[in-house]
Amino acid sequence: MPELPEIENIVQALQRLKGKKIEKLEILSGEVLRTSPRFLEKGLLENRFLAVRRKGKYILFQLEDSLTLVMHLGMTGQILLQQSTSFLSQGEGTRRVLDRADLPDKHTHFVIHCQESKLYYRDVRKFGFINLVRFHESDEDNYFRKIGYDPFEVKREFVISLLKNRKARIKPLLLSQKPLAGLGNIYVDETLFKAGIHPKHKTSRLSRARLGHFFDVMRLVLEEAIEKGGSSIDDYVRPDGSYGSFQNFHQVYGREGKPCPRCGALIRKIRLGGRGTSFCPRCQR
DNA sequence: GCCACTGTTAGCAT
DNA sequence: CATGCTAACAGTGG
Repeated sequence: MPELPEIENIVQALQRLKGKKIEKLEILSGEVLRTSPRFLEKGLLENRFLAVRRKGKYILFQLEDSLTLVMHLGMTGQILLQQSTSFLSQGEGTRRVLDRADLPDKHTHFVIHCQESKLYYRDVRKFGFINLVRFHESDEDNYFRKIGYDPFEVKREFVISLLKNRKARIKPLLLSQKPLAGLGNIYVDETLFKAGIHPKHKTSRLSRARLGHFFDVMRLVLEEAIEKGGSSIDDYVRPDGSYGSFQNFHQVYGREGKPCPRCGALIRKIRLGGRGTSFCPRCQR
C-alpha cells in the first residue's frame, strides 16, 4: 500500500525526470484518467518536467505552462521507470510478475516516453487516478482543499491544536486525511503503537503532552520508513523494481496473535471504521 | 468454486 | 461542517 514513505521514495527516484521532454504518450486504459485523453495529449506532448514533488500521498509533476500532472496510486498503484532499454537495477529485488521485459502488461494503464526513459503507471485494482490540471496562484490550495496538511510541512504545536479540536477516534480521523494527509493503515497502526495510544482514543481527550508525543513518534516512524525504502507488503516496489524493507520492522501491523515486542502480550486485531486495526491491548491505552 | 479479506478515496447519510 | 459507512476493483487464500 503506497503511503507517505512509499510515495516519498518514488518521488525521490523520479527526480531524474527533471528537465526531460515528453516525446510520446500511450494511454492503454482510460479508466484511471480524471481528464480527457485529448487534454492529456495536448498538455503533455513536447512539454518538459520542471519538478516532481509530493503532497500527502499525491505525486505532482510540475510542467511548463503552469500545468501539473497529478498521480495517486490508490492501493495497488506502481510507477516503474525504465532507462533506455534496461531498468535501473537488474535482477536483485525485482519481481517475477514484473519482469521488465513484460511491460507494458495488462495492468499498465499509462506510459510516458521521455528522452532516454519510460515511465509506466500500473494499477491492478484501479483505485488510483491520473489528472492534468492548470494551477494558477492559489488553485493548488483549492484543488487540495479536501485533504489536510502534510506531516512534514507543519509544526508540532500546530498539530497538537489541530488534533485537540477534533472529537473523532484517532485512527479513523488520521485515515480520513483531513487534519493530516499521508498516513494510511500501516503507518497509523505503527505510530499509535509506538506512541502508546489506543486506536479508539478520541483526540480531544488526549492531553497536549500526549499529542505532542504522538507528533514526535509519527515523524520518527515516517522518517525511518522512508530511510528503509518503505514497506513492500503486496504490490509496492520502488520505480527501479526494488523492494523496501520497513515491513521487516513492523511492530503490530500484520502481527496479530504474535507477542508484543515491548510487553509480550498478544497483538489483537479488531475492525475500526471498516478497517483492520492491529494493536497491543496492554501498551496502548 | 465460493466467499471473505485486503485498504484508498469519493460520495452519500446521519 | 464533522463523522461514519460503503461502493468501486481484482487478486489471493481458506
